[in-house]
Amino acid sequence: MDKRNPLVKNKRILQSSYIPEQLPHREEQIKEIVEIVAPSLTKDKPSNILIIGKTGTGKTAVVKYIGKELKKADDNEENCSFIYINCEVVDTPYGILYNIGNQIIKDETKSIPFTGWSLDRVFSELTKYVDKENKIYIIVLDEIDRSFQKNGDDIFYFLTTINEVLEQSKVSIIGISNNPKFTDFLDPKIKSRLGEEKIIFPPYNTVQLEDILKDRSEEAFEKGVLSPGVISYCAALSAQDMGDARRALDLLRIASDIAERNNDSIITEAHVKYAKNKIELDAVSEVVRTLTSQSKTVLMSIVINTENDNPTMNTGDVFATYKHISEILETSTLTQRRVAGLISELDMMGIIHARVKSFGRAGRTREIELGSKEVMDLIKSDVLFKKLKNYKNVKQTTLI
DNA sequence: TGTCCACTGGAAGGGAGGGCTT
DNA sequence: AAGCCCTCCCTTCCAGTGGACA
Repeated sequence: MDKRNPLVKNKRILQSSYIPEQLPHREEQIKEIVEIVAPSLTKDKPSNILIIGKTGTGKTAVVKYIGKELKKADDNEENCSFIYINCEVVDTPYGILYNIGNQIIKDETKSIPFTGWSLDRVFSELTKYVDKENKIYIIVLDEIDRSFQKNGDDIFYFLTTINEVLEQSKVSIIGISNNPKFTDFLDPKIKSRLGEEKIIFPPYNTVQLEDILKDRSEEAFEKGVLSPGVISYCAALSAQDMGDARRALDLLRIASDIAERNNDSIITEAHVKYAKNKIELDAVSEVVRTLTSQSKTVLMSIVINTENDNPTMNTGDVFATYKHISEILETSTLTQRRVAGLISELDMMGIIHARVKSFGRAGRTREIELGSKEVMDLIKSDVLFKKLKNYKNVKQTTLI
């Protein structure tokens, strides 16, 4: 675990979870948010804030940074508490309330169980505890659009109306979203409450990314280990990629790992190039690896069709193959409706390409293509499909 | 211009599995 | 032990649809 990389002083600094002392090119946004949030130090309720910006534009870092500063300015959290929830990690209404509750409730014997209670009960228990001390609670809901997608707006309704029931304390919400349009689908009442203040985080440009990388790399690396063009190269790659600073830092970190493993004393552009490929491949294999076995079987059906000279298949083709191989594998067979749903999930994950297309009289269906060759190799090597080694032959004799 | 295909996509609901409450 | 509740995964049902074809 603690094997030291001779190139790196402090690797933690390159991790996206690290909150630096300075957040370059976000001074304006910090100032805006601080102005809104500052009244909480005198127990006045700040407006709710909605923060919008693409991945890696510093939204989470800025908010966490402000939370840290707020804590410093407020002795023992006497006037306000800062609560952070990531709605992608905790994605059910119960889970969100459970997490908020247990960050507020200090007495462990009174904490909310992670399952078992009705939502109503969690609501009322939470309200009771929030109102116990006269305080401002700032609740940050990161990736708020994820929760809305899955659960609708019940939970936002609760959180934005809770102040009407509270007698002492007040709750302020900071919502963070990648998707600027997500509020369009909210109930108008909730929409206006949630978005009392709106702050936009624009993507970083190449120059700004370079500044960020320079700052961090000075702290993270030993002197002289970065070859001159490396930082601008990482910045340029990530600027193409929607100005994602997280991506840029990942590139640098992985590049340094690769250099270390090769016992190279200098990190070069070649390492970065290699890192880029590695990141992309890792992302895909992680997704494929963690699919449920049914999703894997659907994906396998798409692979088989591709290999059998049917590179653009439709839902019906996939389902036929799916049915057949799940018989061979002796697993349960899902309905076509469900398989169609799994296909559209795979599409959303970016593993396959599926677009709805109409063939006139021949009906309307999805035209499905495999995303990449890597996916094919990954899924074929899955232990689940050992039995299908000679599927091609099987198919010729028994299918249709 | 209307028909009709092969689905899509939404909704409702079931049931298993986790766990609390009485 | 029986009765709840929430979540996840799934089925069933059905209205809706883009566009080739008659």
